[in-house]
Amino acid sequence: MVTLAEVARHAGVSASTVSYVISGKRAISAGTRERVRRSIRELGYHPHAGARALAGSRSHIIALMVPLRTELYVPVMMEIAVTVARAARTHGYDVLLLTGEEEPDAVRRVVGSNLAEAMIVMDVALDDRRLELLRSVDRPSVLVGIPADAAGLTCVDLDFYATGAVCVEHLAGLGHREIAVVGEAAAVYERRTGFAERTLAGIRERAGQLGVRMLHRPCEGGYEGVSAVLSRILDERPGTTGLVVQNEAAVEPLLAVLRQRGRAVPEDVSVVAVCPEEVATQGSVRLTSVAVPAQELGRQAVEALMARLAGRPAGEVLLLPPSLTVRDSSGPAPAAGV
Amino acid sequence: MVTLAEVARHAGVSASTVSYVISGKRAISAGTRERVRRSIRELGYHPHAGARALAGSRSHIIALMVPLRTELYVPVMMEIAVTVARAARTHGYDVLLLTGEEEPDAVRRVVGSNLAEAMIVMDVALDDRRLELLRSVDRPSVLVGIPADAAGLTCVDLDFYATGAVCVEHLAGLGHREIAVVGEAAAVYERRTGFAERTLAGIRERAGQLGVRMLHRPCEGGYEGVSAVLSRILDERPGTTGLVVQNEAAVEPLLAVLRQRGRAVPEDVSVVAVCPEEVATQGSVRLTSVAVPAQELGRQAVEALMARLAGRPAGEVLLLPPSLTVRDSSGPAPAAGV
DNA sequence: ATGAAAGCGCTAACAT
DNA sequence: ATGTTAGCGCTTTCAT
Repeated sequence: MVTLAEVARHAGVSASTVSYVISGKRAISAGTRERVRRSIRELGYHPHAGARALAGSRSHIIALMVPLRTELYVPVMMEIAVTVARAARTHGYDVLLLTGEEEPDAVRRVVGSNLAEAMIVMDVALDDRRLELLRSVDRPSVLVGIPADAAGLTCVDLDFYATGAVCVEHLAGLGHREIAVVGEAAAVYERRTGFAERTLAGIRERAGQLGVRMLHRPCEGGYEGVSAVLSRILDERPGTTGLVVQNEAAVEPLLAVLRQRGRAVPEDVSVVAVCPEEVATQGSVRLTSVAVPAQELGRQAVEALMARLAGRPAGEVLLLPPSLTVRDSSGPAPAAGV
Repeated sequence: MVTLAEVARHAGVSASTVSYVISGKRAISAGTRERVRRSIRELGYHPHAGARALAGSRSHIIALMVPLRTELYVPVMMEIAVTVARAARTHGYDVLLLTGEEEPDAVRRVVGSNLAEAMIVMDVALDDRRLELLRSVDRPSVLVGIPADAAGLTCVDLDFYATGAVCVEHLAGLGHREIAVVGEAAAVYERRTGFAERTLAGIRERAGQLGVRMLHRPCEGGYEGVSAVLSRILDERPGTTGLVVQNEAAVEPLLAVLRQRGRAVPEDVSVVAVCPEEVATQGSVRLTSVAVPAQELGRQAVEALMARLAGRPAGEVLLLPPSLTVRDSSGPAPAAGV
């Protein structure tokens, strides 16, 4: 293995000089710097990560905690994870993948062992059991998602409250007066996932303000679930002309079931989805939707974490504004009574 | 930070004793061991990862290279990745997440810096440009996927050749004499992805042996693509009664398009899919399918890697046997001429 | 602008 | 069965 000392010898300088050339922490004459850089290149030198972490007490690693229960919004999570890794690299950091289940122990372990300098936590519940620990461990962290009590925590998320509101505004603007929300699976609400509740709150509130009637029903993905939920909705509120869907796994079944029942989209019923762009654009109908900006979330999470590592205090909450794209699934409300 | 030395003092033993209690590399009297363990617990000691790596030249970290182009079979990749992380932990290893794009440099970096002891590479192409590097770097690696030339490499994968054969056998057994393969997107074949080609080869060969006519058409995901491909297939071979689908993103659209054309499944046409269980069971039709065993692949990849780290030589290729589950999408071929 | 040298916390010979 | 000790390769004072 090529060591710093070997590089130093090869370049005819001291070890500390090589170290400083690499870190840039003190002025080095142009000549020396070049000589050292050449030696590094020629010898194919890579600083020993462990030694670096030991001497400098910085591992250049951040931990990424991915959710316990996958299956749901997997593609979004994957995209965030990959983006985080990419973005971290641009700051000289590598990413350690922690899976949900080990949970509190995993945090203690990577922190206690100085393996990770900081961490990004995905899939945060409103009353997440990890919060206390995160607040206590004296290592910067950034949550993707917003818990009920975000005091002392740095968070990044799509503004789901505004997202809900925007969906209602769009439908109301098209003349819809009765809408229904085909929600996430019941389990998602049970574990008090912030984004689901916030979206719903945004919808409910704006609906109230705009005089739009609204009904919410949780919904499992898959055809049977969607079919059942849609039946209930149309039974209770036959006048429903606008649908908001958040559950990715319900989007395609929903369209199929509507088709099957002879309900034309968007002539009879308009659909607005909250989902990744691919789902909105690659389905059987190009959906009017608010995109979940996975990449932007990943990037912002890393930026926020780097700021924390650089000394910026915790507590910031960054909400990305939603952006609704009109496509083919929404249109004017059908004339009443028709 | 709590150090080994502090634990040693607290337990009234020497540093090396503590180290050996932890590593189990030499016999320690039960009494001493217990005392040390208690001290470790009471002080909340965690060995410093960097120091451990430096002194022991083992980082207890493996690298996981995830694919460059995601989007495709994302859920499978995610499941493998998470399983790898989980399985690695049971061996005392953490997982470093490397994204495709940095590629050869990333390998050199984590190897050169002794950050990772070994690596798992996903999404391997038949003529992958990473292979040469992997063979040269003198660090164990395991590929998930099988390149054209696997000499000197350890690989794990579903036996896609057998998978293709099994699909044909199933259809042939039901009396189907003319089948078509709705394949992966053209890009997948262009980059010479092993699993796609192998599946096709398996289908083609067994079809030949069993006297089944077969036609293959690459297919993009989404409705338009599927619709176009299906038209071409039925134009060219109106007698087609069996369909094999490998592209996850084509499965649901395919069923919708068939429905739309009035082709009943499985009465008029049987469908066999190669996809994750969730896709097979949660769609509009419960599909007869060969599951891609993501978790098993992740686990086996880790086991193979641990074996390599323990000294087992490279070169093994582990093919998981396919298992076809009959569900509602396949049935007897319709009587000819009807 | 550069060098010398003292650790960082641990492992693994080498003792006994 | 346990203790002593010499590094592992780097960062960072402290010197000059």
